[in-house]
Amino acid sequence: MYDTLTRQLQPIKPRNGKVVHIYCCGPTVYRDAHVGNLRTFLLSDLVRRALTMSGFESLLIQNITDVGHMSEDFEEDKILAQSRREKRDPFAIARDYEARFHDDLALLNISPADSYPRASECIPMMLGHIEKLFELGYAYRGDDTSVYFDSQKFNSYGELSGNRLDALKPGHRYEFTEGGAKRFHADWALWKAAGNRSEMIWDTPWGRGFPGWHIECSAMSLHYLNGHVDLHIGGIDLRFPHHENERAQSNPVTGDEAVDLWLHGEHLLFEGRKMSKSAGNVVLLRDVMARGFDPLAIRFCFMENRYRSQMDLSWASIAAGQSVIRRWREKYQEWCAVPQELTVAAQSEIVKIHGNVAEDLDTPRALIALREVEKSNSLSFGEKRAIWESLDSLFGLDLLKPPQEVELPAGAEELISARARARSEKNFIESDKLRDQLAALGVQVRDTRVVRMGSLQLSLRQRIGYPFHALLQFLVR
RNA sequence: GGUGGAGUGGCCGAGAGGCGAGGCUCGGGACUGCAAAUCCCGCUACACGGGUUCAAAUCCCGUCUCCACCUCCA
Repeated sequence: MYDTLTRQLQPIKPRNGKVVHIYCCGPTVYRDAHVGNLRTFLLSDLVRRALTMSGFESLLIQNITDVGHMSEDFEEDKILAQSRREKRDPFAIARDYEARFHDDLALLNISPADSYPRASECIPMMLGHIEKLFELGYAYRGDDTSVYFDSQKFNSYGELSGNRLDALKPGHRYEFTEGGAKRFHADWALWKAAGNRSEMIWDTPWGRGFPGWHIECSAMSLHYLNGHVDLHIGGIDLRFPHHENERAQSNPVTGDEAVDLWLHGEHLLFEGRKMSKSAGNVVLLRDVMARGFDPLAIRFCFMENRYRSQMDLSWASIAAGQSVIRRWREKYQEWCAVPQELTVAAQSEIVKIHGNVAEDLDTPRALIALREVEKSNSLSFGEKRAIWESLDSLFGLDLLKPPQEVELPAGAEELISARARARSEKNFIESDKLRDQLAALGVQVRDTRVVRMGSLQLSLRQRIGYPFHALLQFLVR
């Protein structure tokens, strides 16, 4: 995978034992995740599936930020601000959005992390981490009794993001809220004094307060992953300042590079602009579903683009993705008429696609290969079936899913048989009328019998070697 | 202003010196009473201006445009 720190491809490997330790920055649960956020969470899922494919075990920790993430004005915690807007308890809000976050992940077939520690429940380990930074001389108390990180003390500050400490200009927003409390403008708060804040605050040796945004990831990643992170995942916008600061906080404590490989997912644009509240183009997964799309159409769209390219999503591209996965599912059902055949040719396709995925998660190329399998004239149905079955868990697109069985609305059954009767009597005026009535009930009728023959005849010519019962089964379909 | 990335047909997108990916849409055809679906065929593109080369979407120089990051962000 492409490592942000060394700016080149690096192998993923477990440092201790055989389990790859992964940390992925999770959501701040003050609002619904939009599909852009979900793109990053999909990245960690794809990495895990690729690791499983390659025979590795992995342990994934993803934090839930329910405290300490300051909002735009740097005056109020994001959760508390939302709590004020919704006039509800801040933790109740956090729990609600957290549950909705999990719902969204499930809809996208993003397999759950092994653990989702909440920042608010990890305060002691953050305090312990800050304590160590004090002992090592990286932390100091400001005039406002907050605790700050001494950025100049950390020699390689800026290596991850490409910023240089002396080039970072004092930010006016920081100056606004933190006055002269910090020794240096690039320093940041590890622990913030409560001030006049009365909710979501904790008692500490340095007084009552709440954690800075970055400390949770340092403390929680090292705690839950036993002191070392093999792979750290997050959105590209977290590269600076969040991950730069996290690295500065973590490395002194571990006495080493705390993270072996920094993986960043690029941003999602929607119809040409970065998805954001201010651009007014925020799309939630439920918006996609409200338009009748399978949520996995989004997963498909994401996989059609390399994770480290900006990608532009649009309703048209979601529709295109949807029609491809629908066709693939239908094709698979056809291929299932014959037994699967894991031949040498099929295996070499599978190996090729594994290779695409293992090479810096080249899912676009892997999907191209899947299309080639679909269209191939040299692969048999049984081989295609074997390939689909072997790769389904790698892609997570539910390609083996049969068309949904749904209850027909009341009266539909009668209309369908009446229509069949009318058609057999060549009373097409009547049969079309009945079709319209069915359409009004939401039932779409397709007359498929003759249609299948066209492609079937072609397939039979190719499949002449199959046992007779398999052919018969296919004809019956 | 600084840094990074990108401009490919109606749309989305791969390719990174030499046989014009693929998908979606659209058009034509086969099939069908019709429709839908499916299958077949078609739509010949690489921002602009120079240059290098036998050969450039691909390399070089310049220009334009867009996007992102530069202390809210996935």
